[in-house]
Amino acid sequence: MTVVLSTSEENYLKAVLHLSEDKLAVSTNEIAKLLNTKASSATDMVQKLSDKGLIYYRKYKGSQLTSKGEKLALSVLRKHRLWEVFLVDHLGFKWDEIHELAEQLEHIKSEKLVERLDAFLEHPQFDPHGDPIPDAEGNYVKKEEVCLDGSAEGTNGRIVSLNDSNSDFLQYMDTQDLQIGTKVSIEKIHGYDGSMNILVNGNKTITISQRVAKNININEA
Amino acid sequence: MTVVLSTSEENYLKAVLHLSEDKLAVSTNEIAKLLNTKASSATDMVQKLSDKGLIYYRKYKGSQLTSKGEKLALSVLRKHRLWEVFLVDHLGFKWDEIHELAEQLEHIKSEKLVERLDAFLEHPQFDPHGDPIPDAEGNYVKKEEVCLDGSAEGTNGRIVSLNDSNSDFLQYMDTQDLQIGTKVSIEKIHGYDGSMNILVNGNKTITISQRVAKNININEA
DNA sequence: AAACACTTTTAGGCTCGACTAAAACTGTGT
DNA sequence: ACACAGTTTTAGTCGAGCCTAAAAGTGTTT
Repeated sequence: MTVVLSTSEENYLKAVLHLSEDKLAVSTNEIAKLLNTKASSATDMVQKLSDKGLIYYRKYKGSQLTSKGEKLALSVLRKHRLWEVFLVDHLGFKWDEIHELAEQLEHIKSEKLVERLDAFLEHPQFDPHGDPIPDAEGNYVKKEEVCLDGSAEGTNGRIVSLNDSNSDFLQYMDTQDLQIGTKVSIEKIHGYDGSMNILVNGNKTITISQRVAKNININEA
Repeated sequence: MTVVLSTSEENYLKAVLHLSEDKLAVSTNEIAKLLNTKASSATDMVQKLSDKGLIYYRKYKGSQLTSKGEKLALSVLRKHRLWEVFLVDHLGFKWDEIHELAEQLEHIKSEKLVERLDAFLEHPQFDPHGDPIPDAEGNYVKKEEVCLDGSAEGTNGRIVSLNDSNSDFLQYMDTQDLQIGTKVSIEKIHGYDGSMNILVNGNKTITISQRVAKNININEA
C-alpha cells in the first residue's frame, strides 16, 4: 500500500514543506510562484493531493501537509540532499552546480537505492549547503542558525546555510571565498544601508551589502 | 541547438536501436511489444520522431534510426550502462536488480554528470552484464560472441552476455552459479530437445534447457 | 485473383498537468 | 458598510502519450 506519486505531485509536496517552515498554512499563490506555474494549476493540484490525504486544504484558506504528506515530502528532501552530497563529494561538482541535477535525481523511485546511497556516503548529516538531511523516518536536526543581517557587531561564527540558491548569488559567494564552513565575524555595520565589514577566515576584511547579509546564516559561536 | 527529448521519446529510440541489431528495418509491432504499448501508440511516436529527423520511417515498411537518432539512442544506452556499473560496483546491488533502476537513471539530463560519472567509474568498457558501453561519441567494441545454443560439443569459453534481462531468468542463473565471467564448456548436447550438459567453472556439470542456452552468449576460447 | 490472417494506420477519446478567462471570495481603507 | 484590489477557484482548452475500434494495407494460401 505504498503511495506512488508523480514527479509533479512530489514537487508540490516539497513546495508546501519548504513554504511552511515558519507559517502554519501556505497560500495557493505562494506555491504557484515557487513552482513557476499559475494559481489555477496550483489549486488543481492541492485539491488532488487533498483527495489523496496528503494535504489539509480549505478553500481560500490555504494548505498544510498532513503527517502522511510531510513524511513523503521529507523523503523527497532526503533524496535531494543525499544526491547533492554524492555530486559534490564523489563527482567533484561545485556546490553552485548541483541544484538542478538533484531536482531530477530526487524523483528516482527506489527505497533500496536511497538507503544504499546513504550508506555509501556514510550517513551524512548535512548537505553541501549545510542543510540537514532527514533520516529514513523523516527526523532531522534543526541547527541553531542566526542570519548575518540582524546580528550585532562582534558576532562571529561559521556559515551554515544560505537563503538563496540562485546561481549568480552562489558564484558571487565563491568569488569572495565565502563557503559553507567559512569562519566570519562582523567588524562594523553601516547603519545607513545595512552593509557590513566582515572578517573572513581571520585573514581579510570585505564589505558585503545588506542584501547579501540577508542570505547568509551562521552558527553563532 | 541540442535536442531535448522526453523520457518516452528516448525509450522509443532505445527500442529501435535494440531491435535493429540484426535487421535493417524494425516493425511497428515489435516496437510496441517491447515497450508494452499498442501498435497505434508506436505509430504515433515513430511518426513524431520521423518529423524530428531521428527515425527514417515509411508507412507499413518499418523504421530505422537516422545517424542523429542513433547517436541519441547510444547516448541513452551509455548512461544506462554507466549507472549499472555504479549500482553494482559502488552500491553493492546484484546484477539482477539493476535493470529497472537504470531505466530511470538513464533519463537524467546532464552531459556533465555523465562524463563525471564515467571518470568516477574509471571509464569502464563493459557493464555488469558484459555488454559494451559506448563512449561519448557513440563508439563501442562489439565482442566476438557466440550463443551457447548453436555451438558444438566441446566448445568452451566464458559467459559474456545474456539475451534476456527478465528477473526470473537472472535469478535462475544465480541459483546455478552462472554469471558474467563464469567459465563453461559443452560436454554433451541432447539432440531431441536441444538441452545440454555443461561443465561450470571446471568443477560441476549441470543440465540446461535449450531455452536457457538460447539466452547465454559466450566468448569462445 | 480472391480470400484470409495479420499488421499497420487512422480516427476519436481519455488522463495528466499545464494554461486563460471569468467568476467568487477575502480583507483592507475609507 | 462598502468598494476595490488582490487572491483563489471554476470552467473550459490544449498537448503529450496513451487507449479502442475501425479502416486500410500486406502477403500468403488456395
